[in-house]
Amino acid sequence: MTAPPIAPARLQRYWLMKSEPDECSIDDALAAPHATVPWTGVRNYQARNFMRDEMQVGDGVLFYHSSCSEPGIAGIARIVSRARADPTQFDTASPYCDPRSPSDKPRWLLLDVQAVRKTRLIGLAELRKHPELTGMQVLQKGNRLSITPVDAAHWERILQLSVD
DNA sequence: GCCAACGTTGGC
DNA sequence: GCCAACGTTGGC
Repeated sequence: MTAPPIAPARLQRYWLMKSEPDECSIDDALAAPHATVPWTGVRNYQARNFMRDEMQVGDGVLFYHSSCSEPGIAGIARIVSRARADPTQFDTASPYCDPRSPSDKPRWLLLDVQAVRKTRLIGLAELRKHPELTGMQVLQKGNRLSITPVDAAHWERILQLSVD
């Protein structure tokens, strides 16, 4: 008797997500209920499409601090929900309000991100010192995307670096 | 605060 | 669809 076919599990994927620590640092995320924060404020279609089409519960996240004195990877997190409408797009008091987003067809999405642990700060200069990481999107010139896919090899290497 | 790089907008 | 103007990002 052969075992019934089992749908192959989707490969876990990995992402780098930028957050301004003034708005939500890794410490803020760890201090939130269930260490989970709704990833509000993404207003770029490519990043939105990653959330909508590619990111799944269980995916790994490099929590990156941007636009701050020490930009770099600050923690590890995971995706804990599918994408849904970002309510801040309809909040006229929010800096993320988008009056052109139709309420019956929300333009902007978010998903929930659960902080797993803080790491030592792995800064940009350090990341660039490792030739095996030079392909990372966050290290490319002119990179601005707030969510970028991360290769499994890069993920593993950064986990190693984080405990050095 | 500077400025390079990039995304978006909107006239044509 | 082109592309100039403008706004934003984000490291430095």
